Amino acid sequence: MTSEQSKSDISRARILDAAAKMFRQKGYAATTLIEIARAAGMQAGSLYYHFGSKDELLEEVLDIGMRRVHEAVEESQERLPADSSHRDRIRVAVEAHLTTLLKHDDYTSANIRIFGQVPEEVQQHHIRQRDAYAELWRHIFTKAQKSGALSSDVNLGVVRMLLMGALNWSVEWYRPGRTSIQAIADHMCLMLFNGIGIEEPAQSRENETVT
Amino acid sequence: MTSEQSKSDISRARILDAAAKMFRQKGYAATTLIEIARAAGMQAGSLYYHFGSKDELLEEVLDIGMRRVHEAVEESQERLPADSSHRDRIRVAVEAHLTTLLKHDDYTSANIRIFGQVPEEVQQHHIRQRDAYAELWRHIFTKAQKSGALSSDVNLGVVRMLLMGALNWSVEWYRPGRTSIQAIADHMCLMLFNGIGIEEPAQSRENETVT
DNA sequence: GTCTATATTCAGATAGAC
DNA sequence: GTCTATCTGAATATAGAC
Repeated sequence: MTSEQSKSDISRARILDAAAKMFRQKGYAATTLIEIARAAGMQAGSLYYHFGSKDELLEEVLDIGMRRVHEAVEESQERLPADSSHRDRIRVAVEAHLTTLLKHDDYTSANIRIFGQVPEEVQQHHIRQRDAYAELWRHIFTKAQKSGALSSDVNLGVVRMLLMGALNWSVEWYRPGRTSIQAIADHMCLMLFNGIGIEEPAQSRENETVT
Repeated sequence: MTSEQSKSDISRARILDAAAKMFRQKGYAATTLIEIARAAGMQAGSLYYHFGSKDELLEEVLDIGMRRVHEAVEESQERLPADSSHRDRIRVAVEAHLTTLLKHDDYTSANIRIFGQVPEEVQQHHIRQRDAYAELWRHIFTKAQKSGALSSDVNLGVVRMLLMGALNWSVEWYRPGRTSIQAIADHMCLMLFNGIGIEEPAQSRENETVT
């Protein structure tokens, strides 16, 4: 077991990269092994030296994607000074999740995008892994609420799902260049902590626009 | 042209209902015409009396889904008293979008779920329709910001996409019975307008939980 | 309008040469 | 390890009977 990459390892990685990219783009069922093989620079039959089936390839892509975002968020917490505020803990978690999703990670974005439409049997195999990731977030939020940094009146489960949705949906619209990932994270945290509403004076003046 | 439903109309509707339901569940490519036909109570070949191709069936499902949510949000605005506050305008729009998505509408949720993975050519045919819906929301938010109901410091485009993401993602996790649709909408509006953060006193007391 | 039967195409998977 | 060749099953789509 050296740290060298065998020829097999390299091909395997190329196949996985190609698969993640295409699964993310077109979904699982619509992606053919022929396309994946071509993108990886080989013939379709050759894939079977590395993977037993299309499903097996899918499962590994899903696994890598979830592992990466889990690790990224976990590390964001560990890197933080022990006396950091709960807001900061949530902030860096949001940044880590979003950055993994949008920056050079076809695996995580493939997972997010296609999981709900993957064969049920495959989903079953990954439920525990997804639960573990949800638990990581639940932990961060619960601590924050218990210590008084988040309102005690809210259903934290709903808040968490709405937050994850806002972040995850970015794979559907984000394109590099326009808005920065940091700006998206900032807006998300602003909404989460402070909201963007302004006290409206008495009764609103219906449709009039005020300059 | 009577208001009667011909036998053809009824079959057509049954096929569309079945297709919307299955596209939503399994995605487009993974759903076969054989399954759709069976769910609609007929043989696969019979579908071609009503639709020219699988793509054509898909396009109609997508179209109906987007039309329904668009109309629902539009009507939510029209039903409102003319002097309603901007917060109320946004609130009912959120409720209308979410209710359409989660309550008995496989068409809208199918659209939301699968659009990004549908053949590119099909996507092209629906871009204008989607833009029109985005424009409806843009209008609501811009009015609110101009009249001072929303902070002028935020990028409204980012806020809108985060909001839509939070709402749309609910199709991935919402199950009837647990949390009510109204509660989800309420949490969303609370986050949007006020946030759920509490001022933390001075420096946070690291990991200690406060009861 | 819907059926049965089938033409056609193509994907996933396997076998054996190199 | 990857190739070529091919088996097998399945899905879209068509044709013609009823």
